[in-house]
Amino acid sequence: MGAPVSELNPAQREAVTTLSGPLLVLAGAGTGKTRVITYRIAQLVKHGTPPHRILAVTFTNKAAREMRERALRLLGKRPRGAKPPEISTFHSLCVRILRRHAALLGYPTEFSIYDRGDQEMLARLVLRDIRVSDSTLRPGELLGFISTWKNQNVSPDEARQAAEGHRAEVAAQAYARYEAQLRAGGSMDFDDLLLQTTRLFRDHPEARFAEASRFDHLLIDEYQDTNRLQYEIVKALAQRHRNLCVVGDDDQSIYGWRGAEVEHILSFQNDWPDARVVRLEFNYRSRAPILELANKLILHNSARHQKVLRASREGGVPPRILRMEDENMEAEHVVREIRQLLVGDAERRVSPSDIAILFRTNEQPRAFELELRREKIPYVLVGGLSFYDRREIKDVLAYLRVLANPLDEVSLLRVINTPPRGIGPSTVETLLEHAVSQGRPLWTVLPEAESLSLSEGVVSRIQGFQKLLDGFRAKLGTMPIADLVRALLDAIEYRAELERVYTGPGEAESRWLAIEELVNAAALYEQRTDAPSLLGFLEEAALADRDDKDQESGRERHAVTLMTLHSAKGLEFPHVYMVGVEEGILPHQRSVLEGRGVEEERRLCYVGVTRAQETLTLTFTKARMKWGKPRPSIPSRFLMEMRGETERARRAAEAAMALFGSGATGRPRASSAPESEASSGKRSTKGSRKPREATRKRSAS
DNA sequence: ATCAAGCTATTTTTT
DNA sequence: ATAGCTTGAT
Repeated sequence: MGAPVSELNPAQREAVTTLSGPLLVLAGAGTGKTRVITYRIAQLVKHGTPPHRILAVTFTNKAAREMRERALRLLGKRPRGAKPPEISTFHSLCVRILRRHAALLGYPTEFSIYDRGDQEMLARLVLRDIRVSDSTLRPGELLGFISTWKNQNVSPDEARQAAEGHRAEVAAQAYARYEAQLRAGGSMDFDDLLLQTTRLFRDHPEARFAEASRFDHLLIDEYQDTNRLQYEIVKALAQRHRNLCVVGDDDQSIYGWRGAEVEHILSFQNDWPDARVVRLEFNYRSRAPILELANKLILHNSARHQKVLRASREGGVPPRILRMEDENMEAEHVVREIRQLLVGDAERRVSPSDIAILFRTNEQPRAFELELRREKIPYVLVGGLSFYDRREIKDVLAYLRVLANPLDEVSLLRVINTPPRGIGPSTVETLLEHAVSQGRPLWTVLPEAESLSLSEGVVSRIQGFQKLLDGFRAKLGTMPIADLVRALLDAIEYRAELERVYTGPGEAESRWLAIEELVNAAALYEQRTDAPSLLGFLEEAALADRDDKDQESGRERHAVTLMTLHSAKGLEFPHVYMVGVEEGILPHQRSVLEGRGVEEERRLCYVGVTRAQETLTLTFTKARMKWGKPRPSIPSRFLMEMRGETERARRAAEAAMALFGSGATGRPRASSAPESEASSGKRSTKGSRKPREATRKRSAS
């Protein structure tokens, strides 16, 4: 056992052997960050820290999994019964903390976790309740407001007071109801997991103490992406022992829109004045010419820790920048090149898994998927519709969640008439009204259906539904989850329902297969978990990575990877294609219009470039379809910045402003006037606007 | 209750 | 271009 520290370079060694006190590791891209963390864990153990007293926190499950594997490999066999180091994401860490102290916060221990889809459903419900039309505030936008508020620890009341403008006011009002609903349903959304943890720590020192006492060492990966709540949690947990090691790269902070604040890593030394700072600047990943590009690019950002990545791998070919006619040609060309790489000559043959296509928005991969399929090249699209997003899976999970937590109203509403059992929308409406007027959860008013003016048949169906759930709830814990799910599916005749609804060839079959996969997942979960519970399984399902399933089935191993720049963080590939490097896409139009978003976009570009080990190809098009119409595109300013053409970069930015700034700003809300004339005609804004203003004035006076 | 046709708004990134 | 939703007909 033990980590061969001699394999490390001096900076890495310092980071690994500074075992106590606060430590900031500024780890540039490809400098062996994961290695440092895992070696450090091994080193701590070697010097007597019991593994289970070490907590390492990552941002994704994937990172956690990888780190766990690597750490365990380094640690070697551990004595029977000894617990491994705890390596988990912020979110699952918080779930565990909250389950232990839920009562203190007034939540049931079995609180449900709402994922993005559930949140959206709840948002829709709430907006309907306060009778706001979708056009004022769409569910997604409301969730944006709410998430921001939660991340700032702003209560609905405070939000309402601070709200400026109609939309914000409506959002604040909706926020209050959203919170009330969540709370009444004994449920938390993703933000709550963090928020409630900070509240717990703030209001219940004994709980904070208990949690902080579980560990003697705390390591945080990707520290540049911590938001305010995560930051609070880290502080609370590290306060006692002060053995806090944070690792990150301010140049790779790309989650500002989600509340991440680079300031945390930039000002780490203010919080921990005695912190040691170690810089890792030796890049082991990319060939020199690739790194050169990356360095040149990131120099254009202002607020950052000064550092320059130095290549340890000389040689290699300079990255290429290719111009394509349109997005179809772009896809065609890239895929053709990939084909060549795959065929290659015997000794330099490339495996599909060595290749990645990276893009900014989720709409971009379409053309590439088409082309890859045509060429019969295996690929995985990371982050697309996840297994757990599938309708049939959500249905089943909703049933399970209602079983675990009858208060979970979103899930209850989802299953109450799924499959159709004659409890239609109007019935549900009546029930809901009754529940709301009584101020009680929907589930508890079901037995009173009789007292409402509902037909006899409806009442008995409601009772039947309730009995069904009660029956299964009684069975909880008495049989394996997998069996329970099977029995439940039988009871509701779900397979027949699938066959009724999905008539396409093989569609019902494939959906049923997905369900079987879920049952398998349940069985698997029970096998590998010490004390399996329905809650635990649901938790996994809610927090699971989107690509978990691919990983497990090994589909990923021999496939080209397609993913967004965001999900590429932390990964590396011998051959990288970054596509659609254009104004409006890579500095995304929206972040440009918002003004201060460009630096983050640049970091995003930087992340993409630094994924590449051997070759990097950047592409842009001359024109691209938008809203069904072709639109000329402007090559991204980042391309010019990378080549040192600062002046041309500035001109590209200006051209982009001219193109997007005027066209896309105002949203024609109440314009009932025929849009076609104004937009399809020439640009003479004055000409077309004047008459309209004139009419308006006339009608006003 | 169900389905087709037609209308609409949508284009950032996700634990 | 297209998904998702409302509308109107069975």
